[in-house]
Amino acid sequence: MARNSLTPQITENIIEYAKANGMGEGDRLPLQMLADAFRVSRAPIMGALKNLEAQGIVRSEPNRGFFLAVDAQVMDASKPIGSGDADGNEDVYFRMADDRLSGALPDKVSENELMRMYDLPRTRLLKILHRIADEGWIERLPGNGWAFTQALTSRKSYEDGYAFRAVIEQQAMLLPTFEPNPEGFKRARETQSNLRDGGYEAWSRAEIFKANNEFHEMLVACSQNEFFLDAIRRINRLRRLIEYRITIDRTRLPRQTNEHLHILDLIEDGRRNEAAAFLYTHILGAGRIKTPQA
Amino acid sequence: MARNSLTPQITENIIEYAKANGMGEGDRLPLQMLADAFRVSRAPIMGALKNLEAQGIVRSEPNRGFFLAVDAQVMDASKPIGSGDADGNEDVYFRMADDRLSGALPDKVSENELMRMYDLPRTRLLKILHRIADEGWIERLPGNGWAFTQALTSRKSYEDGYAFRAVIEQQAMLLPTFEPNPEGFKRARETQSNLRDGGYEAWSRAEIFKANNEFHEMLVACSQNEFFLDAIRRINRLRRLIEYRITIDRTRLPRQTNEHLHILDLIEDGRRNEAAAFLYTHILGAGRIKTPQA
DNA sequence: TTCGACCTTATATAACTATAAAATGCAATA
DNA sequence: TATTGCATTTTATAGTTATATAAGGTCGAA
Repeated sequence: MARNSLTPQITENIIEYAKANGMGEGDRLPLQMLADAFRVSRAPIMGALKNLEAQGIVRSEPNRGFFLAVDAQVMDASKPIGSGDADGNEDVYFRMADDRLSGALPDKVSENELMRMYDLPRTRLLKILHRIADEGWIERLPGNGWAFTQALTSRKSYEDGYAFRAVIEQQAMLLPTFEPNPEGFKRARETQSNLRDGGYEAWSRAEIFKANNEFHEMLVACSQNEFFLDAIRRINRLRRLIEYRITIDRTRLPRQTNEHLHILDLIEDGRRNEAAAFLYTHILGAGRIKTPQA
Repeated sequence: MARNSLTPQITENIIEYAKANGMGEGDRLPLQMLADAFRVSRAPIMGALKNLEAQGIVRSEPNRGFFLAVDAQVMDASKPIGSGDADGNEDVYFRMADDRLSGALPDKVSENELMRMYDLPRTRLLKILHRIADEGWIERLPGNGWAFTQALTSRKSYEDGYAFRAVIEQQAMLLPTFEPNPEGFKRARETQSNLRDGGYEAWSRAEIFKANNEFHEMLVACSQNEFFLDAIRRINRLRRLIEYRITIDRTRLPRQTNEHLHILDLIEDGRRNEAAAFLYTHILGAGRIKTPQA
């Protein structure tokens, strides 16, 4: 009857925050600071900290506040209790994507049909549908019902998407406002190196995909232009759904990783034009070889 | 308690449809054909036709259906009865945009505050907020409330937007899938010529803006790539809000119109590269000279 | 002076309902 | 045989409410 609590998400966020800032045992965790960082009030922070205290990750002193009970690095990376799904809708969302890609969902559906199919109350269903509409693979019909677009299922959309990405990323790099971000570059180098040194087999498909996306979004972010970044984020959200279903070709990863590192090298050498051109063919190359279903 | 009827919109659509297809007095208007064209069932079509019959635009014969009672060209272009606003929310949406741009709305607001301010039930407000969020100038905060972004109000966003448009449109034209659409070109030529021959003073700001947007979207549509077109549509929706507030400089229109026609000429001469380069500077030029508030 | 503890107020959500409107099957007609 | 006209079924919306949760002020401890 009431909304989903923020507490579980905040709990995770605090752990992330502590890690990202390299905090150690005994470091202080002021409520207001965390509240500002996550753009919420002190109330949900309080709840999360009490949670963490119960897990032994944090300890509190009366009237003095909360302190880390362990070094941030030590903390369990695997998500705590009921998490990974701030919303509770993520699984249905993925099921719908799967059903759509496998052809189980017709081009046109009514809300009530979907409610029955996925056993959801209307409110939740609508939330998901709006998200999907925002991603562009479904649209509201003028009267009743929703129609799936071809964005996910057609070969042409897939190729158009790569053409779009190639252009956006290349051009973002050529913008006069482009400014390499040393911190971002450093982290990207680390990730790509880790991937090269053993990650190929060990990492999960999702992890590899995520690393790849973060690399490209980091590059575009350097353009300092929100519109370019937004466009890339948008298309990457779509890509995720499709690429998950493609058997990953791990033999291509070494080359991809080397190309990523090469791009960073070129930029740091001040050879931006070369980097942009290389990035362009890098993306188109990735799109040309993989083969999506249907 | 029930939804807004489709009938008014369909009524307009039928008029548009008849005009666009050059229909004349006595031409038949089959229900199913119109229903398919507008992606609705026959029910709202029926309602709309009865409406038009009452207005004398259409006549019916029992068991035979509906026929145009006048030539399509003759029909009144000014919107009929209660129209122009399919949703009923358009005016509030614009009021919010104005209030935001004029600084009357703070960076952070709660839904309840907005409900009181604009005297709306929650459902309607949410619809508008989601639309705005989709356009990117507001975002949901994790706890309560919504935060406006800088997308509308900052000078930098404005310039970034022009840079983005220039890149997207230029590159769309250079895509291998780009294929001029003769019909679209013809209509664009007509509109631009009309604008040149007297439209400068006569047309309303909204009409001029619309003609301009349609020109650019038509060009990008020729790329046959949904992602490019989508990106342009997205940013144009935003642009509309800002440019409406800028006093239009009508002395610049002749040059703009000539440049538009010049672009069409270049493409039809097969000089696509030149056209793309020219388009690029055309857009950046437009962005550089106008001065938004704030 | 900073920050947590406590407390009150404000907020948004999820489920429910009544009802207008859209969808659609089918018989009648041209 | 296609298309309307009508009747029936299905659908989505605007509004309402109860309730968990977030927001944020004040006071006192450190």
